[in-house]
Amino acid sequence: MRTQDADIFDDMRHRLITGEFGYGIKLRAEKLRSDYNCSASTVREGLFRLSTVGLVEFQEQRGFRSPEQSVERQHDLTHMRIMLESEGACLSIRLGGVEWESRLSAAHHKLSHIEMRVRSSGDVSPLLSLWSRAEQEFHETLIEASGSALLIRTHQVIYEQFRQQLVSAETNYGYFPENIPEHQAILDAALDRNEDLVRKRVHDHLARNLSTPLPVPHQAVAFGKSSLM
Amino acid sequence: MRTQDADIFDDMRHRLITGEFGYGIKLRAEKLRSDYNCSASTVREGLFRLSTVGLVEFQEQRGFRSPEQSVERQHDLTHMRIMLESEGACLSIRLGGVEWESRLSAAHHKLSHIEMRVRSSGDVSPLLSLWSRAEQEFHETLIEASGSALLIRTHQVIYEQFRQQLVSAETNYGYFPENIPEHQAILDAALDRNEDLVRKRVHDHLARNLSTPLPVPHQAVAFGKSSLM
DNA sequence: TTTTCGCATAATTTTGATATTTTGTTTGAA
DNA sequence: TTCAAACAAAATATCAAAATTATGCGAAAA
Repeated sequence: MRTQDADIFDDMRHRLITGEFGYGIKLRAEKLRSDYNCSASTVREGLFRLSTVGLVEFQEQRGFRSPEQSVERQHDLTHMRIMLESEGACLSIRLGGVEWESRLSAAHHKLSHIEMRVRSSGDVSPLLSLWSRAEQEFHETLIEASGSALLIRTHQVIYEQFRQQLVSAETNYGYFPENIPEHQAILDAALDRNEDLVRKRVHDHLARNLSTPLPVPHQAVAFGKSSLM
Repeated sequence: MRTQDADIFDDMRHRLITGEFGYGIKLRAEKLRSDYNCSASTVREGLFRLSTVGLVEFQEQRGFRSPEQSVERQHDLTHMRIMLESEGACLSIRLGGVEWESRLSAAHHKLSHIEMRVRSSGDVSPLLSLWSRAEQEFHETLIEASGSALLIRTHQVIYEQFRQQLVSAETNYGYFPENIPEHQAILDAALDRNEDLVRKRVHDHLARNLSTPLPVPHQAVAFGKSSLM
């Protein structure tokens, strides 16, 4: 049987990635206790494990909080993704066989299908969790054959923090219509085993997140100073 | 005042990096309890935090253990270092000002001084902790001005795991005489602001760890099967 | 008015005990 | 002898409460 702590970890991760808690919010073990019907120490352990992957921040004697939303952080996460995915994709091209190619094709096909549906409806939200999973799977498959467990693990951690940063209606949950041709372009370059081109296309695909500044949170622009200051 | 847990974290990290526990060894909270004169849960928390940075491995309901020593892991860690340090150094060259150059010079000077002393005595061990710290500081300063907190943090985590892997007399604790000209070459290229050359020299410096296989542990080759099997 | 100090309150850290799960050993049947 | 089930021992996971530490508020001093 699974440990309770693992379930708490998974559920809270989901809540964090979907932005349920908001940004820079204190996460009190005592408060969350009732959600899971367990003791505060068990929640605390789960929070520790989440801080492992950067989804919550831990400060000594000041407890846990969800990370702040900031342009700097978003850019930093984007740079890391560009580096990890470029490098990983090139290694996959060198080391991956035909099975990798077919897994990548499959992942792209699934993603592409969902993105077509989104395009015709013009709204991501109803398909958000499906699209999210498919996007993550495509990008993870891209670096899957790199042969580096550390690179894969590091990417996973960075990807989830990235996702956590831009989950909000203002950013359209990270979805852009331009994704469709861009994902296709990455796939083509990878199947062509053209390393330089893959690097460039991965960069171009992610670079959008370097130019678009985040929207200012609502409460801060409403009427002068925020009451939270 | 600091929390007890933070002290335990620091002390155990030191013991892990210096290889005091050995490789693939179970770390029982109950056993370590007496070392720190606290409760088992406090040790457990410290172990959780160490698993955060990859210095101990955690398996559900099977507790904690120090990582195994393996060629694959060593190579993987080396690849990560090459990627992170190359990228970080290039960004530092682009973004770092004259203060960065001087900090890098200073770090190299300190390191160089220690390495000279090691060369004349022919033995690292008496200066090991000094050399260790200086080497780490030089490599960290190299990427310090990259402007990416995540890159710096990730590098620190990888560097410590790397160090943990090769702490043993057989590998001479990661010390090689060739380090002296190599560190100098990296410094020169960085001060010349020659990105391609820095990339190449960082790579050459670390690539040694890709060709040298680890020594087979003693007990396993002594007389047939190990009694631990 | 502004700053500093002390106090009450709230939150975090630590503990030791209990419940649950894994691991090792023995026993009994094939 | 070999295998598997049952038992015993050890380790991990969870809990609730005590001890420690931070935080916010009001009063006194500057």
